[in-house]
Amino acid sequence: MCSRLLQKMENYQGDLADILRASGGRSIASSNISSAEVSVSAPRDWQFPSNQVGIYEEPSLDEFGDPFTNMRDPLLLPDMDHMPASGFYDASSTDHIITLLTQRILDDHELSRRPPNNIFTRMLQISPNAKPPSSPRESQLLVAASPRGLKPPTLVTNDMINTSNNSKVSVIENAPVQISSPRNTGIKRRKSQAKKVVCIPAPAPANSRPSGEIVPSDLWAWRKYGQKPIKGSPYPRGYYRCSSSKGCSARKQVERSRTDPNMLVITYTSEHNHPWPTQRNALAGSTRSQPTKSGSTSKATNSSHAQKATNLKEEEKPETQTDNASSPIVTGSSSTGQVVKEETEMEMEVEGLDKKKEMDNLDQFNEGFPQSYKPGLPDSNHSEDFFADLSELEADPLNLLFTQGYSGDEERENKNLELFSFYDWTTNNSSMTTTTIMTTTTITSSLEEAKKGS
DNA sequence: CGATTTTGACCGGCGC
DNA sequence: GCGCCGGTCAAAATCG
Repeated sequence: MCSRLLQKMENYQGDLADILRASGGRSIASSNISSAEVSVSAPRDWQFPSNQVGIYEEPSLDEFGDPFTNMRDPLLLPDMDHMPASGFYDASSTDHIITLLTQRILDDHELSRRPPNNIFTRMLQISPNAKPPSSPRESQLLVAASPRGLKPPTLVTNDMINTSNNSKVSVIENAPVQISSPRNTGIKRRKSQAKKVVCIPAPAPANSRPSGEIVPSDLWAWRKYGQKPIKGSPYPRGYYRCSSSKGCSARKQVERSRTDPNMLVITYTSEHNHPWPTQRNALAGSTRSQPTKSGSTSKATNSSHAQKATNLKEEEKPETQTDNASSPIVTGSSSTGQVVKEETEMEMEVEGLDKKKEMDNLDQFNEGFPQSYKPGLPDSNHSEDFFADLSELEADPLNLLFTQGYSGDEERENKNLELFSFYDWTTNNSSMTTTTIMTTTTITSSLEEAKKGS
């Protein structure tokens, strides 16, 4: 698997090198936008969706075939030209992401005037198959640039989650996973296991409850089962498990970066043992509206945004109710009911896939993302729905997104967020190409490092 | 009623 | 061996 990836990336390296040469030092030289500026230009409450999403997938020793490959992620869409631009993308396949990203980079470079078509241009897959760095130097993997400008590469160290001070730097940590197991299983905790660390810009903590996070949707249905204060961090860590399937052992942890509250660090462990949920499944038991338990913890600190403050409760259950509602794909469809049906049909498709078929699809996917390949959730119809939804949203003044004038309606708010994402993505298009190139630099370097080590 | 979140307790890994 | 720390459990509360 590793060699396969490396070989794959090797094929790209020549082109990437050309790209890098072509871009010259411009990327770095033009990095005059600070994260503070970015913050100002974006809605205070919502700097997400991110322009950079860093993903680090720590290989497990024995299963590196990519433990997440088995379950194709709903957000891992081959139909990149129709990918919604908001939200968080849980890469389910290392190869997929690398391939997608690389291909995308190449495409964007060639068609530099063409807007990047999806969030993948902002998503980073960090040295997925590289062995864990044996030194801090080796662990300097990831670079992400400011969305509205380009920053010089920022080195990411092992402790980057805690030390990152650049709000627009995706943070990757290569630390042993502490995977917990039910007490009666006898399985050792903290055993090293495949994980993914995803870093995304997070809502400004000033307006967020310290105990929770607004986490972008990844389409999986998550149920929070714990929250712990983490030593050395002012922010607690939330523990979520997949609620789509009872036997699913997939878990994730959500916490803010200690030094950069604008960054959310999401760590995925274990893997889903089921197809990703359809909206219906994902919403099962999640009909509870956004928490209005304002009495307990959520306080409407801003009277003019009382509802918003109430919705801050969402931060505490980011991946369940909120998730699916905030998912660009699902949300865009949720109002129609028509798409729910489509998703159900697709669920059947996905469930019908056996392993072999999935692998075939994987290969097919890596070959060039044929339109016919619809990994379960969103197909072109969904994409149309998404854009149709955007059209719908056009009725909403754009400036709504850049003020704090969220409507009290949750769905509306989510749509606004999506639209913001779309807008953000669009307006930052020009810099994104370079950004991705910079990102690729790092990836390439990382792969070289990996090759040396292997 | 069934699903979620909350939160203190419990447990085990790990460092000293 | 001990204590710290992180991850999970599970009862209670909450919600639609």
